[in-house]
Amino acid sequence: MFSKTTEYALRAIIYLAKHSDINYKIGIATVASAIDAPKSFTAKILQKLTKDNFPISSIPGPNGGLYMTMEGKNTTVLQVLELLNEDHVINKCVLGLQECNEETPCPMHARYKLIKPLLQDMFITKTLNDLALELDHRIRLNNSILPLKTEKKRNKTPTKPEK
Amino acid sequence: MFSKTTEYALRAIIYLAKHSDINYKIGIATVASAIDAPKSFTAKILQKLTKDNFPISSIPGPNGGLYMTMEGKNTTVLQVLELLNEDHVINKCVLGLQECNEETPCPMHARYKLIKPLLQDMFITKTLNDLALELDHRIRLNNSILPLKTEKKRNKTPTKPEK
DNA sequence: TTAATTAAGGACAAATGTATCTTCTATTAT
DNA sequence: ATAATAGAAGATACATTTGTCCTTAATTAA
Repeated sequence: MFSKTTEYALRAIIYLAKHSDINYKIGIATVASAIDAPKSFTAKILQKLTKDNFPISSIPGPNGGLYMTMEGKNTTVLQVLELLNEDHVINKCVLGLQECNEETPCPMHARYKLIKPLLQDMFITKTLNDLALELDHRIRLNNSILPLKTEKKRNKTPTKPEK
Repeated sequence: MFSKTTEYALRAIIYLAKHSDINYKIGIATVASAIDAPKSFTAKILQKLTKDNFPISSIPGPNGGLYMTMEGKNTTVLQVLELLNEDHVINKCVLGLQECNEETPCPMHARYKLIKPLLQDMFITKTLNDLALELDHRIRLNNSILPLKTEKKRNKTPTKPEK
């Protein structure tokens, strides 16, 4: 349904929503490994999501890494798709017509118009945080047999040392 | 949702289901123009769909062209997607995980499993002929402002001259 | 200030997808 | 048979996607 880029982005972003916050940053290597994606490619994709008011922030240097603020966690999946320019997947006409509407529909229009709202809803109604909260030991973000690894002890910011 | 290849293929195939039969063959140039697609690319795509027991047949030479038998018209859209290796779009996990099921679902699984059957149904329940029959003057397969052009007077086989 | 660490960014490469063009071959009208 | 027509097939070119690598910049710890 989505491109590799988008798949990796969604997995990474859900992982970060679950495992990071302003006080718990995670390195790209850790994220890439956790979601079963190429490290450098993951880095490149996540770069795009740290621009402007994008859902991810990052800090370089020792104990730096990627993290998601509570504000970022309130982003919907659809907003992420829009940032990646992949929202056309759920907005476009099935047959690729630019002018496909009630007046001049394509042959699939009548059926798809019943499903499209459901598809869109799936990406609109829940925030990244909602998805993160649902993650438990059964839910996975990678293809390994092992359950989703819990966060490693690393990158804790010194401003709030709690261990 | 689908690649250009698949979009063009679906449009072309629906056009042929509507406008062609064993006694009324249509040239690639006509098909490509009718569905608003590049001629040569359309030719290449349709080539793939004339192999084996694929839904389209073709006859070269004068008065030749592409056509769809009644058998071909009974093909479902899903079957066409399978022939084009694009059925993964409606079968795959949203996040691209190979192992995404009830036991070890991805975070989107619970929601998508309600929608996926609807999406699949959309492509399974109707044959190309069903779609063709629904085509009327309002329904379009191209992006032009003009209504879908009716078939041109050409390529009529001499075995059954009815005009 | 220096060294270590980490992300950012650019250059590049491979794979795939998209598109065009030319030549070849099959069929049919004459 | 021959010429004309039209699709088949392959070569080629271009674009996008996917992926890697290396340098640069930023930050922190010492």
